[in-house]
Amino acid sequence: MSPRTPRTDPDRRLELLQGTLDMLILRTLLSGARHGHGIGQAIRRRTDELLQVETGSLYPALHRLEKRGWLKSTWGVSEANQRAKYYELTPAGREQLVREQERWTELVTAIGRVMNPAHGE
Amino acid sequence: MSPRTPRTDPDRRLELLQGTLDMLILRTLLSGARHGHGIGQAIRRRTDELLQVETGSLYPALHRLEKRGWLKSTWGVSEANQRAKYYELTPAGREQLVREQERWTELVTAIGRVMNPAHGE
DNA sequence: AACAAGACGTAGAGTGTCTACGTCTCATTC
DNA sequence: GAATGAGACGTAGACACTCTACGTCTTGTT
Repeated sequence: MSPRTPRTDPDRRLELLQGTLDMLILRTLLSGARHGHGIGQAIRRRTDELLQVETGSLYPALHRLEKRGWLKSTWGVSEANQRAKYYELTPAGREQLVREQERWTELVTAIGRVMNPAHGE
Repeated sequence: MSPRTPRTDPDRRLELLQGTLDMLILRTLLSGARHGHGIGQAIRRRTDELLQVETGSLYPALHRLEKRGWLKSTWGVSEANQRAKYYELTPAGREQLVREQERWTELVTAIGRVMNPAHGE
């Protein structure tokens, strides 16, 4: 019975909010092309393991983003000498990233107004 | 043909992120009991119409929260002299609100780290 | 030869929000 | 006193996204 892979602090994990994954992926690719596995690792590392992108979310998201024209992919070889599909932002993808960032900021601000009503209420 | 109710700036509206509505409702009830319609209005007003809670989201959410024991309801009469179901937080609901606020803060922070990597990357 | 890890992927369940209906009641207005 | 609008409740079904749980293949290590 192989022990279920422990994945660091199982309790601290946060589920992603629906709709944020696309933005995170686009942002991660802003610094250059990466393959799917690498994108997941980058997100996990930058958040100290708090955000874990499961493959069942990641790959469908990448396909979806590519189909919409925000990403384009090319097959290559990874650092570990494995076949890997590298994704990079298209110009439209950069625009989309800006839109999603704006939306995210607005949303966080709006929710903040409900959660911490400065005055009124 | 009655014109579809315009609802102020149709384009500026933001869809809620899945999972945030419960928190918004709990927070809104922190200042006292309110009926469903009133909760929706309060959220809309505090966000300058940016967040609109549709009835098809609101009522199921209220039922869900009540079933989980975060809220309890009593029938009453509204300011407009209408029959209305008033919801208020239970003690468990207050605890839940705290948990959701913590989760929200963590999540926003984690996403912030991906979006604006201070150093590293 | 066996196994772990790197890398890709899909199927299906679960969840939550939205749109689109629908009902009833009170207050207003003609 | 009939019609209308707004206040208030609610449900059904579509849709989208994430997760869990599988599954495959390849490379490197022991």
